[in-house]
Amino acid sequence: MAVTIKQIAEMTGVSRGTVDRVLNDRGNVNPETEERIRKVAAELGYSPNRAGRALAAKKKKYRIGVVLCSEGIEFFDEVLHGLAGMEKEASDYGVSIVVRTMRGYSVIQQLDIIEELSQECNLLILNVINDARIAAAIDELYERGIAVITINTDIEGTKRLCYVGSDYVRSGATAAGVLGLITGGKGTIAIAGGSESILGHLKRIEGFRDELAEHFPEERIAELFYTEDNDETAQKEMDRVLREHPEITAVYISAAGQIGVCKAISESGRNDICVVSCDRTPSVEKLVKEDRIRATICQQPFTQGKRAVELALQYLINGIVPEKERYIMKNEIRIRENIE
Amino acid sequence: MAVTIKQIAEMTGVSRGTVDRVLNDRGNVNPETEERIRKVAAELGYSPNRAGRALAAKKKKYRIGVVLCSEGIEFFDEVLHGLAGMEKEASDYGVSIVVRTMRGYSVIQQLDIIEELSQECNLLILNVINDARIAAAIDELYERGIAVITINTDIEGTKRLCYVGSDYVRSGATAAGVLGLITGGKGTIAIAGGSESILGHLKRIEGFRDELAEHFPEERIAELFYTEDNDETAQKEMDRVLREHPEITAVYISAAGQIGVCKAISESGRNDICVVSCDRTPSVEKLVKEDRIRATICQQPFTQGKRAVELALQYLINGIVPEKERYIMKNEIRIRENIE
DNA sequence: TTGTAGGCGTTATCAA
DNA sequence: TTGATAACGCCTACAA
Repeated sequence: MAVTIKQIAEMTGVSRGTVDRVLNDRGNVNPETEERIRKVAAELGYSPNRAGRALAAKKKKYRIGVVLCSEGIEFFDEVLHGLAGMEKEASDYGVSIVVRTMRGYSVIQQLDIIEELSQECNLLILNVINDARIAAAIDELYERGIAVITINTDIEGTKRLCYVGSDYVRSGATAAGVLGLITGGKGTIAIAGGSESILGHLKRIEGFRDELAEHFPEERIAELFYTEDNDETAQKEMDRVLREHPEITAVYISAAGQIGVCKAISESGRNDICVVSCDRTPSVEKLVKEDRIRATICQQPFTQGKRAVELALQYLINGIVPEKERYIMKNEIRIRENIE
Repeated sequence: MAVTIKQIAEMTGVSRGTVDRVLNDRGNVNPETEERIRKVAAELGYSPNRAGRALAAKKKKYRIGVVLCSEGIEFFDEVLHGLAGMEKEASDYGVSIVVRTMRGYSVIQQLDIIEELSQECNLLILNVINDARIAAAIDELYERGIAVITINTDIEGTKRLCYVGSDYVRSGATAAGVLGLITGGKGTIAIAGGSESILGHLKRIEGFRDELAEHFPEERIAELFYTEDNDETAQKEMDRVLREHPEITAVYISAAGQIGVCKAISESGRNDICVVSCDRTPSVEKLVKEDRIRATICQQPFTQGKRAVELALQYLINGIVPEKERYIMKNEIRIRENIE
């Protein structure tokens, strides 16, 4: 049976209040008493009971604000489910969650939303746009005592509590590994990137290239084009590339536009082309089941949402700063047989 | 802000005790009062506060017993970590966990341990041996009011609360999918099974065969042999098979014995052979990094341990019977790039 | 510097 | 059939 503050108080002959002051560094305790209490607590391996803390914390009424650049992007549905699934638990702790979504990547708009939410929130979970102004905003929030957790995208070097999301370089490397295995190390590849202005997309491509260079030297990248995360552009570009490079045997889609790419490939009749993509949206799942995408590399979107809130609650309720600076998701490989 | 029993009591003009009696079906309440309370609770969307429950539950002192056939099997280390990680949370709920491990699959021994633990436990988490006597024991525990959750292995048709573990058929199918992709649908395969007497091993092979038959008709299975989960046998048998079937291009290892199989392959100089295995132990991780195993199919052992305890706590503390009868883990595909 | 007391939400016990 | 009350472990305001 775990030790409680009450027990420690009895054993050291002081009141619960004094033990609380020592264990939570609230000061105003006689050094000798303090030492005695610390010793006993350490010996008995005291660790606060979460339920008790949760209950006591309810009086505080904290609020978490979430900002996602998610509108029109299927991928984020799972992140939102992860967040929603934590709402009951948060509410049990007296913490409410408010989610604000935006479409596209307007820095000005994101700054506005952040400013607005910061008025009523104690902690923000931000799907940040990679821009110096946003970085500055994070540091300013820190000064104002509002903690920030970045989710899905990160800006390193800021005073955020931590980052929860994918390691994009590793995602690209995993895609390279899968593609290398399927093509037997000898393929001619087209890369369908997302947008040149999105850091994660670039990192995936970097990871993909480096892994190929290191482990599959005979793979050749014939072309890199951008889908702008949209299926029409994807289809048009893929069509062009297939014409200009009939020697292509594989395609790596490192962002959205999967449907467009696959359509162009079917229409060209090149069903032997090996396609590897990212993420698992309902449409990608369909393409995998139809064998038009051989494998897709996922980044646990549900867990991203869930974990971010868990860390936020720990911080708000128990004052526990996250152990790690980066909480990195698994890169899950899904093929027809395990996509469910 | 979520509604509490206290608020409902005030609104309906009764005491908290009465509301509690209604909401938890304890009887002894005037039908009219009951209806009024139920109506208000439903309207306000009452849902009990977990922290409050946890605290109140502490007086009960429940105990969970765990039995694992894990000795000498590296795979279970992760399951044990998953269990251990829940100990603090369980203790916060006043629940203690006692783990008993055994070596091998003696039904008699397992029955003894079950009997012993059942004296002091309210719920058992069992890594069951597939035997009618064990099935009978589960049903008997049910009669005695001791709930059972099966973990990693299951006996269907018994009165267990639920099963937490892998879908072995699906695991085999996923291995077939990976192997089919790597060998381009044309390979000559040897299957290194574990033991003929372990149901999961047989199911993996069944899933593997069926998936090959359905999606990779040109793959051929040249031989099936058993490693008895031990590396010497594995090496000797693999060596024999390589001699008798020089045409082999791929091996599926569906249980333990990975080191033995890989050693035989290296010594034969056949480094072109594509090996796919199951699970990720430190030794398998090493083999994957050395490119001697191309891919390995994992079953979230850590999560198995964790989830089983979570479900047990829900049942003991909140009386919540698991929603599903089977909690099936993901079949994770790990290759050099994402094995970590 | 220290102790006391009340409350967070739920449950259990005892009294009415 | 009901209500009052005391726990569970923690935190905090206030009193000493």
